[in-house]
Amino acid sequence: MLDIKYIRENKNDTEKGVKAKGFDIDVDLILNLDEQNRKLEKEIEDLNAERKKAADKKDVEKGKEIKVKLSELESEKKIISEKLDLLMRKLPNLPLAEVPIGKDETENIVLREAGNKPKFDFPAKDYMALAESLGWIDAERAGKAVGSRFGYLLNGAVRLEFALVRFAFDMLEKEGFIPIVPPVFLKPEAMRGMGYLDYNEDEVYHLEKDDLYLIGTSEQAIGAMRMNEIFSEKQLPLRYAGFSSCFRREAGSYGKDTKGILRVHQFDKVEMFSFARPEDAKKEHEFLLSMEEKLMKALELPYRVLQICTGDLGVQAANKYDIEVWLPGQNQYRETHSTSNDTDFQSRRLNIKYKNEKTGKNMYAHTLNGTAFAIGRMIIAIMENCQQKDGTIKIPKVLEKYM
RNA sequence: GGAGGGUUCGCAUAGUGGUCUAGUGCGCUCGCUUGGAAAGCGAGUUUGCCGCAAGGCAUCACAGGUUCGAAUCCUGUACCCUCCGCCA
Repeated sequence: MLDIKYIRENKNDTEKGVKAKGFDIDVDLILNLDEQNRKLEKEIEDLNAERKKAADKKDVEKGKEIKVKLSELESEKKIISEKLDLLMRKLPNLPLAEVPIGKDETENIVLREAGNKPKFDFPAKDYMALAESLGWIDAERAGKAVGSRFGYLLNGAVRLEFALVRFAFDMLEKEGFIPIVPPVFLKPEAMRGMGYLDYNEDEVYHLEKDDLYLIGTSEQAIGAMRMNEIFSEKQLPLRYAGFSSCFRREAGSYGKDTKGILRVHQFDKVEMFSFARPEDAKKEHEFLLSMEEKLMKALELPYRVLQICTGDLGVQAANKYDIEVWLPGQNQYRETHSTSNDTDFQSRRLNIKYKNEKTGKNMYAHTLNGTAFAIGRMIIAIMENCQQKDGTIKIPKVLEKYM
């Protein structure tokens, strides 16, 4: 949610930002509805004051008269404010000024490459070929039991998963992240508050009988955990490291990455999430990115960092960086990490504030998130980068003690 | 799944139609007092919106309804607790 006051005072910047993100929303209509809404609000407020006075004086006749007028105005206001609310909920977060303008993912910018791409004295295999001979992944039987875009992890892949999780938690706890395993279900208002329901709703699994949603990332459950709360300033930044299964319908990706476990409906992920003061949000975003790079460097995996352009930011993010790992078996980079600065977009919807000590006022906290490890893709990355001539995998040193 | 009880300003509570602009205790903040502290005394202490301000409006879980007037009465929903059933 954006601040309606900001929109009123910065109409041009709002329209520019919305357009840069590739959204088409009528800002004039929003301002028009807002004006009508405020006018009605004032009239209702004044009438309420009169009504109170009449009630104190036991003026039944006048009270009745006001009541009729009030109910008319109130039903009028209800229609207007519902329309306004609907439009406000469709507005995406605005990009930060420093984010490069671009229409889609083809215009993202490579900030740097890091690590050394492995050189093999044998033809590199892709992870599916390796997994088949090792017995690590069974996507075929998954098709039988659940359908496409699922996979069974077996044997070494399972040991690798738990090693990655434990390594990530050990490192993040040292940095002050609170470890957390959240519920994977969320109520509609929580999912809506995190900004995942008013846009591409089809991406989210919904359990109709219980009216609950399955999370696509623990970010959603961690943010919603603190809805309607007020932090004290010294609690911030408040950092969580969450582990959960993640569920995605992959509604818009028919035919894309259909083989293997690169793009599946269910995967496990360790996720970082921060609540921060507005003035610290950019710094916090860089910190989350540095954590991601630290994790990748520890595993000695080759990767590159992308600055995401405005058109690829998505709904919530004001700025975003992705990390793509090099996959020698496929001779290409693939996304493994993403970190977003969502500013006050989610906290406005979820009513998450902190008490500013200087002013004594309650201000919206800023929220940020970033991937620590998306396990499935990390398994793929390790398999392809650490493969040996005999088809076995040489586990990264830092993981040895966990396996 | 069944039966019952509950949700009030940080916490604990009072409040069964107008005197509630919600009382009291605890906690917290400030002041007086003191060499300093405690105690005592006094003042303050929900949140949000509108307004330069004075002030106004809303807010007693949430949403409706009854009434000139609702924390209070009615309906629905959510959540919590107790008991029964089921259960890793």
